[in-house]
Amino acid sequence: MSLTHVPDLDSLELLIRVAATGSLGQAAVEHGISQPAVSARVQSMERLVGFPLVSRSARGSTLTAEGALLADWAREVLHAADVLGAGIASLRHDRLTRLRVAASLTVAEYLLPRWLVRLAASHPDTAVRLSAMNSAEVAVAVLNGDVDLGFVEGPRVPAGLDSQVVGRDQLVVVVPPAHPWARLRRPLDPATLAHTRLVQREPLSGTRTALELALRSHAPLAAPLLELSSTSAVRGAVAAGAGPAVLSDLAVRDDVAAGRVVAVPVRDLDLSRSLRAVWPRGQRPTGSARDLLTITRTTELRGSVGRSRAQDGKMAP
Amino acid sequence: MSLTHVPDLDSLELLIRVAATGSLGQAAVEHGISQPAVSARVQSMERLVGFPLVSRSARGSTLTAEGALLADWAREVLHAADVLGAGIASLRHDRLTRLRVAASLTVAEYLLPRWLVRLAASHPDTAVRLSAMNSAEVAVAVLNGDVDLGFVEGPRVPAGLDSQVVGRDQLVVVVPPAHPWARLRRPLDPATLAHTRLVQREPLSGTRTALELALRSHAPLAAPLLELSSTSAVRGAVAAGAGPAVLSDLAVRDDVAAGRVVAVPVRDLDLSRSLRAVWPRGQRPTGSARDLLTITRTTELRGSVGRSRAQDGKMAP
DNA sequence: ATGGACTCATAACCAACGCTGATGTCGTGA
DNA sequence: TCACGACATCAGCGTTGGTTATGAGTCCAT
Repeated sequence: MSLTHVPDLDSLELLIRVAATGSLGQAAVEHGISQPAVSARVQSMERLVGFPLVSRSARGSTLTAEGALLADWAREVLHAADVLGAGIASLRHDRLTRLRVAASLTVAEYLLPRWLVRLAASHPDTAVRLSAMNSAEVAVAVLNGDVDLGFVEGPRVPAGLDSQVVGRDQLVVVVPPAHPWARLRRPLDPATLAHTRLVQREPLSGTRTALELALRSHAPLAAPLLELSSTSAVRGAVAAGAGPAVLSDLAVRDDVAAGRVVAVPVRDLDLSRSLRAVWPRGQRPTGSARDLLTITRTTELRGSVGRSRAQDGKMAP
Repeated sequence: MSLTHVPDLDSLELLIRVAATGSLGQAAVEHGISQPAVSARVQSMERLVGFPLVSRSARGSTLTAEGALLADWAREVLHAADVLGAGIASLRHDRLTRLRVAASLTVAEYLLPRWLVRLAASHPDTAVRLSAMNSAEVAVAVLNGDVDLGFVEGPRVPAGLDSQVVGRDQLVVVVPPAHPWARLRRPLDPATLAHTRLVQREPLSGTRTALELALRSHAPLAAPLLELSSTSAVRGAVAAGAGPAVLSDLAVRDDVAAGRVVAVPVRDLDLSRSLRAVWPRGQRPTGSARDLLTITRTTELRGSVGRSRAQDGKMAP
């Protein structure tokens, strides 16, 4: 493979323009540069390939026999380059209009929908593909480039990612209206909570691990009363009187308001979690990912909103 | 067609090397540049196309999905560029080993043969194609690019050409040994020559026009005694006793030495002509044309040797 | 845990290239 | 013979892409 002695794409195109117009000056105009620039470029091409390409005269310029031959080969190169250019344009377009998002369950279920509605309103031709998965899987998907933007919950930002806090979630203890805790006059004791059998999600769910983390000083926790595979199932079980559960505030807000379940305050226990948008370290979101990020910032949030290091550092706004 | 957003050939090759080696640093070594240069080039490509191409990690770099796609298209472009490169190399090779020469008859007959022998000795694989034609035709052939080097005779350099004097020819008056002029005690008078019927070449031959130019103050010249189509025919006619002729010194030197004809001095008449190698203005001969030119300089010449403006100016030696 | 080896990114500097705008040279055609 | 058109040259300048030196983060082995 010897790419030495091969002029660059721009010069090849220029040569073909010279062939087509029969004039260096004309070619210069079409190419948007000055006539001396074309003259110099053609000369440097001739120096590069080692033989004259253009036959100049006072009445214009024509390609030499060798120049014409070279131009034929150059047309092939430029054609391939056009295909490449079209491919690049298409990828860029995709990136602008197609948005792949991975989100942890809580975010996917309770926050993303309204953001996506706003995104659809402001950017109607954006095609969104949303995948719900747990936070660790989200991090992997983002790092792999499988998605353009991820949303995770939890106190820590997964390694290799930059992030921005887009909300704060509060775990709340909910009980059936008939449950004794529904009538407590003082906040619940954390130890009591730890030693009570609860309706739970599966072991590795974000909600459950967050609870276990918050109660780690009271370990071991009581075994689950029930173990269900979705948040709604847990909500339903509590409402049906199965027993207490710890769920995201976002998930039970409606149930609490409707009186189907009762929220029980707990003292001395931080059950809040950051919800973060994440993207590969150093690669600021662009296109519709950026649009979505903007929407998460401008949508009214419950709880405090902070900014991660990625936003505090030297990166441009 | 939009070549904007299309990286240059060198960068495309670099990207493919990154894909192959899985490391920016490795690719840098293969490419013969430094690692930071690769890092910067990849970044600028990403800025150009508008999306990330390479996924960097502490354990190396791999192409993103988009990068891999782009690399596939790039391979097509580079393949076409390789074809182009091979074509250029082939044309350059031709130019180095194939030498097309056009020469005026005098040069072709009396000087070029020994130069070509020397050229063949020093560059055995050079294929020479020699065309004999008159000086005006030589100039056209050189300007058209039909030949790599031309040789003309006459006092003036044809327009649009650079030249170098490679010899000097002297026209001499020759007569049969039995002719009265063979025994003159004083140089011949130009007027006498002008008014004597001579054995001549055809009207537009270089030798005849040179003679007519030199004798223009004595016009009109006497009509030809005989009009023959080749120098050798004229030589033969003179030797056979037909009458006087004016021929190139180079052509009759052997005949004079052998006593077949007698050279007659002429007073007050400059019958010398420059013999010049010519090439398109500004395009110094390269390859075997250059080799031949060198040989014409280093071969012992009869008469004085000068250099034209092309050699006196700022052009490199 | 700690140091070394490896990755890539950044900084500071420098040379070369390519463009511009003005001017020069040459051939052509009225 | 003159004026126009096409190309070449020149000087100046900004951008680009290169270099070396250095920093920061990750992985691995001791």
